[in-house]
Amino acid sequence: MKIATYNVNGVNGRLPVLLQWLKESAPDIACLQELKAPEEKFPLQAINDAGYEAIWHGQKSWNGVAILSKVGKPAEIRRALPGDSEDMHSRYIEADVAGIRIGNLYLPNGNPAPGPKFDYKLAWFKRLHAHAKKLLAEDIPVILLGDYNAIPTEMDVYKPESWVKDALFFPETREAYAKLVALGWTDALRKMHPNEKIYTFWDYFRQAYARNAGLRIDHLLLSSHFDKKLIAAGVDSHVRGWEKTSDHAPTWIEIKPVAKPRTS
DNA sequence: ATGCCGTGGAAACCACGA
Repeated sequence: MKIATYNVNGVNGRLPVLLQWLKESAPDIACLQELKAPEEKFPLQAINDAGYEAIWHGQKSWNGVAILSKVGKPAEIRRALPGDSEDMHSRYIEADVAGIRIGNLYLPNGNPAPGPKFDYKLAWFKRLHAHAKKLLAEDIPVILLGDYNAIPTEMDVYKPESWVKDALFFPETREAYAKLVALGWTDALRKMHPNEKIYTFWDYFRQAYARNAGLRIDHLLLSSHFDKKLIAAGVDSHVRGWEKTSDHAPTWIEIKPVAKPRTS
């Protein structure tokens, strides 16, 4: 079973690229971020025609997350990260799909840092940490994936020194990510490729993709239930080279099937 | 050193992204 995360940077503007990638890569479950579309403008028909069912949490202009599946319609658990009822950004959606709890997230960027936007990022990280802890305590197979807007280590950025003052690489951000993983999650891409340069994002300008000036900021975190089930992990980086493409590339894992929980 | 590009929405610029 293949599970992917892809920050599309506008689901309608990106539709041809998204459909081409779905056809070519054929993930069983695809989690999207940055829909940049209100609830009613989600291109459900085109996604259905591509063979996927979907649930989504849209918002006018910004943010927005969706879970696509061709292994049964996602059964929605929640569409907001607990901990702040005032937070109106559509940045989280969680569902059960094929016996797996899927938490799809779009963590705030946080720039400029320091400042109120960075405070919001750290507060969001804190809420994610608390929720991630609860999910692990449930002892069910969970994958927390998405655009974390966090560069975990120096290994995950083409030129660390030019990012030290950026919210994606601030010490607080790295620490928050490390603390989250330390709860008991496995960073799937790093686990499968411990010594490789792996990037999931390249800026649109300065020919970043051509220079391979990238960042690894899209992550798939796995609960221990997948320790012996993870087969492969990778980035469809060639998609970043397509016309009218997102600045992120689809990032995926391949796992052995999970036994569906007994229905009582 | 820098949104230099890109998207969406409102209004021919601005907010936002990483």
